[in-house]
Amino acid sequence: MYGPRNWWPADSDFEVAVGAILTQNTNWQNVERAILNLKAKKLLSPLKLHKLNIKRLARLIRSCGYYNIKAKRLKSFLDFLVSGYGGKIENMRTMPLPALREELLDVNGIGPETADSILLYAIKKPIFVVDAYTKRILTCLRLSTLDSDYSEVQKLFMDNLPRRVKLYNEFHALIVEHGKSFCKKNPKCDICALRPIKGAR
DNA sequence: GACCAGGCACATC
DNA sequence: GATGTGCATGGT
Repeated sequence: MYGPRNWWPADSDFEVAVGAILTQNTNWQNVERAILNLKAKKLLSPLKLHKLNIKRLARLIRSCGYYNIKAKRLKSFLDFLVSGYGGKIENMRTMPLPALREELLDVNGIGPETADSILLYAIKKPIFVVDAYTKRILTCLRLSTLDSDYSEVQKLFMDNLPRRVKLYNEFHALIVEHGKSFCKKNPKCDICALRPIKGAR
């Protein structure tokens, strides 16, 4: 119905990681403006962003909301990337998935969804990304409940689908597309009508 | 003017 | 361990 999504919309793996942090609880359009700002100033590189003053970074990403907190989170990630991996996403690929995931989760501002988005879409590791749309759709389909947590939902996918990067990439992208265009405000669905997305855990 | 968007950390009980 | 709250913009 939707066709291949060709995710993640970005020019580089580093841009994927930046986008993953900036899009936390935020409309993608607003994130795009922020990323365009960084590109226009030729600052969208690990070393340049790492050196950038945090106040200036916050101003540049203003459009995506929560800009003070996101500037700080971006900085935490950049510290991690530069000090641990020489500022290169590529250097993370040799790490085993579980250990790398733990490292990412230890970075302030990176939770399960952001970590998994970076792992799948930037580092190309076979991990399933769970987001608010995923939880809502599974709840609609009565495949999970509103109170199921992140790892439970993730396990449901990973125990039932072959662990392939390409498949997980497309699957999650399609869930987001479906969530945006159909599931949202579907008046026939009592789950959607209840708008559980905010409170979903 | 209200509601919403591809979360997360932290405070409090 | 569970629940509540702050963070903030731009579109509908």
